Amino acid sequence: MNLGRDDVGAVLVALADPTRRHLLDTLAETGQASATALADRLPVSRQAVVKHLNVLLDAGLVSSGRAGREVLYQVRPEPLDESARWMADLAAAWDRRLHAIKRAAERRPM
Amino acid sequence: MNLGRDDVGAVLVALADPTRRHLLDTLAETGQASATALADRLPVSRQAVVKHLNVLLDAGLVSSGRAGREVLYQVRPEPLDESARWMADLAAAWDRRLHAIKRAAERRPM
DNA sequence: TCTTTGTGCAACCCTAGGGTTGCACAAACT
DNA sequence: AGTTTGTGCAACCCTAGGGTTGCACAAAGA
Repeated sequence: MNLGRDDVGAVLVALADPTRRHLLDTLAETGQASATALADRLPVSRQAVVKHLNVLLDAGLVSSGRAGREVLYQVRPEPLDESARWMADLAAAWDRRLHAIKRAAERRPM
Repeated sequence: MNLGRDDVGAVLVALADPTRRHLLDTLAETGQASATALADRLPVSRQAVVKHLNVLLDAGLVSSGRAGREVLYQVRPEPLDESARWMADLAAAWDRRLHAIKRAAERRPM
């Protein structure tokens, strides 16, 4: 069931792959699905799906739980808006920096 | 001077690499720097830095401009909070989906 | 002019990782 | 019992891409 493995880096790596994003989309719309079920809806093999799910698992973007003989996966939003915050903060920091530089340049115009 | 190449995918790929994030950090704090200058402050060769800068360029995360014989790079926040918004929206969508499913399950308890 | 110093281009090395197939095992179903 | 169906494990292929070195060329500086 592994709980939130934070770390923005892992999330970025996980989301960088298009197949993985596609996988997340279909998983989000089905709400709950096994690896084989997901493989049916994607243009890749089950094993490929499993590998991707593992990457997503330790980025905390999905959680897994057993139901009988099958393993069901589910999407987890938390690390996503944690990363969103991280990005927004970074963007803000860059903004401040750039404005500071611009002001300095205007004060001493070459 | 290439302007905003939006596309979230490119941004994610660009940010997925740790060296690239490090590069962006140092570039943000120096405000303005050439590839060689950046290479001095990183544990990699200039050519490696150049390659990374190109990736960042077509993600729109940096802009470049010539000053005499050297090319100066600069950080660009826009695509960053565009991506931040994208992530936040996605997280919100997932949230809605999960709650909808939960409600449905409570209405019809197995 | 000669010498530095920053770019650009190209070839190359090597691992990470996205993809596959095959098989063994366990849980359901008949 | 025997048969299906979903997982797990392992070996394997192959390209993308992160890293390097070497060299040619142009722009500053001496």
